[in-house]
Amino acid sequence: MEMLSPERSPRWERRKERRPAELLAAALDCFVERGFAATRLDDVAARAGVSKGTLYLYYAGKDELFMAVVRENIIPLIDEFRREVTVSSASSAELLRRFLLGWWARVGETKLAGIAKLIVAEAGNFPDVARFFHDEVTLPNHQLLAGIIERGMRSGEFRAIDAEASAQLFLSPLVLRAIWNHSIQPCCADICPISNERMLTAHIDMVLRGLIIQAADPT
Amino acid sequence: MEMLSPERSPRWERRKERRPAELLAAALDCFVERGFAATRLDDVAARAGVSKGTLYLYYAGKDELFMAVVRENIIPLIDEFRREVTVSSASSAELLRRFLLGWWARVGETKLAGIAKLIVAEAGNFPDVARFFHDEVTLPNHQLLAGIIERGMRSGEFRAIDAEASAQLFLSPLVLRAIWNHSIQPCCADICPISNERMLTAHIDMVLRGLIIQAADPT
Amino acid sequence: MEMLSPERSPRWERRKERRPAELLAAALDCFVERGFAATRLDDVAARAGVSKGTLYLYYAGKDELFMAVVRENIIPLIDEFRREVTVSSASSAELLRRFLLGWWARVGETKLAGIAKLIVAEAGNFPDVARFFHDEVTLPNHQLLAGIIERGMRSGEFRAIDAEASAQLFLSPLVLRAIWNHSIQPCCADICPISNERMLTAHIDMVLRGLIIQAADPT
Amino acid sequence: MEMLSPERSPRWERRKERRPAELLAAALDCFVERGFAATRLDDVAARAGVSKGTLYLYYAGKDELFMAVVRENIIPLIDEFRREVTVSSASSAELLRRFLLGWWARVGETKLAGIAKLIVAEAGNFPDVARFFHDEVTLPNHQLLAGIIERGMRSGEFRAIDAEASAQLFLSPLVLRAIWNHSIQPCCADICPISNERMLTAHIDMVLRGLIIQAADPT
DNA sequence: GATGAATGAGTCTTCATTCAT
DNA sequence: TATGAATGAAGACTCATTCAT
Repeated sequence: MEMLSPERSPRWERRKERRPAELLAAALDCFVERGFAATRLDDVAARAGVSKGTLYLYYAGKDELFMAVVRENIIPLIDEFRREVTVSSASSAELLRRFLLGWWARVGETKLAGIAKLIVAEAGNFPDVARFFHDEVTLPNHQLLAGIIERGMRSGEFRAIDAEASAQLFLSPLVLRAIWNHSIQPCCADICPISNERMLTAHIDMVLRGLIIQAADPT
Repeated sequence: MEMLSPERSPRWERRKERRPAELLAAALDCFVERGFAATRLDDVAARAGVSKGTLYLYYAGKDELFMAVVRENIIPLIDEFRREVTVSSASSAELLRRFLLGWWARVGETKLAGIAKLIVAEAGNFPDVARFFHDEVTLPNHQLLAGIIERGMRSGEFRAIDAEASAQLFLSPLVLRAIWNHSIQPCCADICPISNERMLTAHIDMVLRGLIIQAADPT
Repeated sequence: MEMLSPERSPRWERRKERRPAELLAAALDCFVERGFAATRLDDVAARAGVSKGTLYLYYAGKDELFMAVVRENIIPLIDEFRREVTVSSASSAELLRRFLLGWWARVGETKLAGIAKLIVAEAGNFPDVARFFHDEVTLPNHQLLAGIIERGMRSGEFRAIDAEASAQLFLSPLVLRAIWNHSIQPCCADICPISNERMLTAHIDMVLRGLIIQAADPT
Repeated sequence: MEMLSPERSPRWERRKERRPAELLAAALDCFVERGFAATRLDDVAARAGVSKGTLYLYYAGKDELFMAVVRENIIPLIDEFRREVTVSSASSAELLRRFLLGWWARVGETKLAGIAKLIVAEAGNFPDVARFFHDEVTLPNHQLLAGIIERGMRSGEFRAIDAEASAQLFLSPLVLRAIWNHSIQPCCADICPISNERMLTAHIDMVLRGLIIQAADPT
C-alpha cells in the first residue's frame, strides 16, 4: 500500500472543519450505548480517531459535549417540525398514515432514535436537557398529530375522540420501538421479533380502524 | 451489658432481616434516578440509613447490587405471570380491558415501572440483565396478551388481526408512559400533561373500538 | 525487625485525630519549597505518609488545603499578637530589643517564616489570602512596634522620627532574612553567610544607636 | 503583493529583532504575577501578541524561557555593578545615600524588582538560577555597599561596625519593599501604606544617624 | 454485625510541546 | 517565519472496595 509512497503518512491531520461533526457522532454512539456517566472521553476520542486532548479543543468538557450532542441533533428536527405545516387536500386518514410513516422514517429509523433513548435515560441527571427536549420536540410533535386528528373529526371523517390523548397514544408504539431498538433489541438480536414494518403496518391498520367512521365494515 | 437480655437484641435481629429490602429499595431509587454509573454507593447507603461498609455485608459489590435490585423486583412479577392462567368466562374484550388495567395497576403505577426504565437505560452495560428481562418479563407478558387476542378472534368477538404484533402495540402506550413517568415527567411537573387515567381510558376505548366486530356503530 | 512480632503490621492505621495536623505540616513544607502550583498532592500525601485519597477526606481540594495551611498556622500568631499588650516598666529601648528578638524567636526562626515566604510567592494567585495576611498579621505587627517607638518618643528616650515608617524599617531585615532562609539560603548552604545571630545583633545595635538620645557618644 | 518592495518586508524584519525582548517582557510579567508553574505559555504568547508556537522559535521550552528572563534582565545589572567603581571624593555618607537611592531607582522601582520576587519564589524549583542570582547579584551588591561602609570607617566618618552585616541590613528594607510591591501590595491597593519615598527618607535618615560620628547632636 | 477511615485504580482535565499547514 | 491544531504525559479528583476498630 505505502510502498510507492515516498512521503510517510503524517502523524495527524488538520481537520478543523470536520472534527465537530465527527466528535459528535462518536459521542452520540457512546452515550446511547453506555449512558453519560459510563462513557469515557477516551472512548469517544478513540472512536472519532483523535486523541483525548483534541476533544477539549472543541468542547469544554463532558457536560458540554453531551449538551452539544443533544442540541446539534435535535435542532434540525425542530426546524423540520416548524416547516411541516400540513396543508394538504389528502384525507385525514391519509395524513395520519403519512405522519406516522414519516415520523418513523425521519426519526424512528435514524440516529435520532438514539437521542430519544439517551434523553429518557439521562433525564434525571440533565433535567434541563430533558425539559428542552420535551418542550421543543415532544410537545410540538404531539400538537402536530393532534391537529391532524382534529381535522379529521371536524370533517366528519373520524369519530369523536380525545384528540390530545390520542396523539400520544398513536405515537407511543413508534417511540417505544425506537427506544427499544437502541437498548434491549441489540441484546436479543437472535430472537427475531416482529419487524419494524410489521409493527408499523399493524399499528396504522389498528389506528385507522378505530378512528374512521364507516357505513359498513365488510372485513 | 447484654446479660439480662434473654433474646439477644431483638431489635438488631429484626433490623438484620429487613436490611436487604431496605437496601434494595434505596438502590432502586438511586439507579432509576441517576443510572447505574452515576449512582454512588454512598448515596444508596445514606438513603437506606446505613454506612457504606454495611452494604458490602449484604451485597458483594455494585454490580451484584444492581443484579439483585432487578432480580428481586422482577421475580414476583414473573411468578404472577405464571399464575395468571386466564381461564374465565368473561368476554375477550373484558379480559383485554382487565389485562391492561391490571398491568397498569400492578406494574405501571408501581416501582416496577422504574425497573423498566432502568433496564432500558442500562441494557448496553448489562446485556445479561436486559436479556433476562426480555425473556422472563417482556415475552411472557406479550404472550399472555396475544393469547387473549387470539381467544377473541377464535370466538368471533374480535376481527382478524396480527395478534403477536398487536400485543406489543396494545402495551406500548402503557410501557412508554411508565418509563416516561420515571424520566422526563419529573422534569416537566408543572406542565400537567394528560393524566394516566385519561390516557388509559382513551387507549382502551381505542383498542376495543378497533378490535370488536359490531353490527352497527351508533356512536 | 519484624521477626519476633507474631502479628503483621496493618496496612494502615486509623488516625482521625492526628491526620489534619500531619497533612498540614506536610503541605506547608511542600508549598514553601515548591510553590502552590508545582506541589503535587501525591507528594503531600506521601510526605504525610498517607495515600492521595486520604487527603480528600480532610480537605476538599488543593485550594482548600492551601487556605487551611495558611489559616491554621496564622491564627495562633494572631491570637498571640492580641494578647501581647506590652505593659511593662522596662525602658523603650529594652522593649524594642525584646520585640525584635521575640519576633525572631517566635516567627523568624519557626515554620511561620515559611508561611511568609509562601504568601509573598503566591499573593498573585491567592489575593484573598494575601489580604488576610496583611490585615491580620502585618498591620497589627507594625502597629505593635510603632506603639513601642511612640512610647519611647513620648518619654524622651528616643528622638523624634517617623514611627510608622520606622516600624516597617526595623522589621524589614528580620522579615527578609526569614523569607531568604526559605528560598535562596538553601541553595547557597556552602557559602556560610552572616549568621542569623550576627545579623540580629548588628541590627539591634544599629537601630538603638540611631534612636536613642544620648548626652555623649563615647564609642 | 511584495513585488515592489526592494527590501523584503522590513516590518517583518524589525519585528523579528524585537520579538525576543517582547517575549521576555511578557514572560517576566506572567512569571512574577503567577509564578513559574502557574504561568501558561498560552498567556505569555497572548500577552506578547504572538501565537504559542512562535515562542518555540525563540526559546526551546518553558525552562529555557524562564532562564532567559532571569539572565537577560540580570546581566545588564551585573555589568553596571562592575562599572560602578566608586571612586569619588564625596563623603562616605553621601556615597551611602547615593547608593541606596541609586539602588532604588535602578532596581527597586524597575521591573528588576519583579525578578527579585520571582527568584525568591522559585528558588526551590530553580536552585541554579537562585545560586546564580546570589553569586552574581546579591553578593557583589553587598560587597559594593560594604566597601562604602568600610571606607567611611577608615576615614573616621563612620563609627566601627560590622560592615558585612550592615551592608545586608541597609539594603533589606529596600529589597523587601521591592518584593512586596510585586506581591502583596497589589492586593491591598486601597490601604495606601507608607509611600516608597517616605520609606526611603526615613531609612537613610536612620542609617546615617546610626553611623556617623558627630560631635554633638543638635536634633 | 456495623462503621467509616483508608486506599488506589480510574477519569476528567490541563498544558507543554510538536508539527502539518 | 508564523500559526494553531493535535498530541500525550501529568496531575487533580472521585469512588468502589477493603479493613482496622
